[in-house]
Amino acid sequence: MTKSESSASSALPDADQQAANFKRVREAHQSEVAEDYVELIADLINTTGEARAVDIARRLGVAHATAVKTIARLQREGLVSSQPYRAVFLTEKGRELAVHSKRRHEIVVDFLRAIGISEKTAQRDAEGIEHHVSEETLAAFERVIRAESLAKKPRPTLADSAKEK
Amino acid sequence: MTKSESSASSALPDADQQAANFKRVREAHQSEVAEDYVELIADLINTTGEARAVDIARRLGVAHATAVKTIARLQREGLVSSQPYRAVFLTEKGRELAVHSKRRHEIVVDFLRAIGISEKTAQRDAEGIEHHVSEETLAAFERVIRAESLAKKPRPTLADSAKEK
DNA sequence: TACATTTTATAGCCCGTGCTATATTATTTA
DNA sequence: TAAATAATATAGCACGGGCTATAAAATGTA
Repeated sequence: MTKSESSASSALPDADQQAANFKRVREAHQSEVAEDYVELIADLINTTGEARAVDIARRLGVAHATAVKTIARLQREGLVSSQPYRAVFLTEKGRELAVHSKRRHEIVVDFLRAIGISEKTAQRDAEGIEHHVSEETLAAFERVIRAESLAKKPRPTLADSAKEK
Repeated sequence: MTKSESSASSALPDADQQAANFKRVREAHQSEVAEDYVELIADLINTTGEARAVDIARRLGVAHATAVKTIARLQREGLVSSQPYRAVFLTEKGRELAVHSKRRHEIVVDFLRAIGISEKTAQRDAEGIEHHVSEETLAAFERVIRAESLAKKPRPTLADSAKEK
């Protein structure tokens, strides 16, 4: 153990542990953009038939050039395939990531709704939260969703006490 | 309404709304680093008496140079004050941000514990989640925490059904 | 006091993600 | 088919936040 550890009187968690947590978040952020893109691309393909750069840019709220550049990176990483002046497609890898991302997203939204969050806020917060939920927490979210939907009629429970502001 | 909107058969949310949500997350990320720093700096000052660049770097898991550079930015933004070769201090603004960040962090951790997440995972996930919870969601989290702590002895409820895997 | 060690700072690099402005290619329409 | 419009690509710039390597100051110790 180094000196920086021995000093803390209390409160502070283990330094290596803490560093690892911060690192995890930083790395997660790396894949956030990728997840947002493939999820959106999948949605666009499903609803409109194809994912064009313009629409991607519009829905992400960035300039075309930015979207195009990022799409190029995603292609480098094997998540997406696209030819010049044509729409964007997902590779098998990209499709898998999209499915997982979408699942997470929906669980988080459902969960937030279940604890009484308004639709709008649920959508907003989920967008940021979804990338940082572990499988363990995701499973807990699902249990809460189940428990709330079961308890809906029978008798007042957590969701209700949460709803009454 | 533009053409990109008229086509969607269903599923896709309003484009502007979605763009706004993504933008919010991107901007949030801007302040994440700042929040992490001031929160950590406050903790270091409280427990060890001062916040030195080395310790900040160690606990964040980054190189010294990176920490120093970021500290310089925080100083530019008026969150921190530091003189060459001396420890780092929080400005009033920085202290406020630290307090708020710490509060959020703790609510998130308590909340995750309340729904049955292990200590380790609670710490991990909170680190990523805390920056993305709105006041509305934070309030709901607090209600859940309260509800769970009250229901602890009386009779089995959500927390228990969540714990039994 | 002088030397060694620690801490801090700086320089220079890379990458990712923004942006605007300017081609270039497709597509639509006259 | 030719011209106008829309979509895409590319170039060039900025910034944040990583990194390593190197220099300078502060601190501890022989």
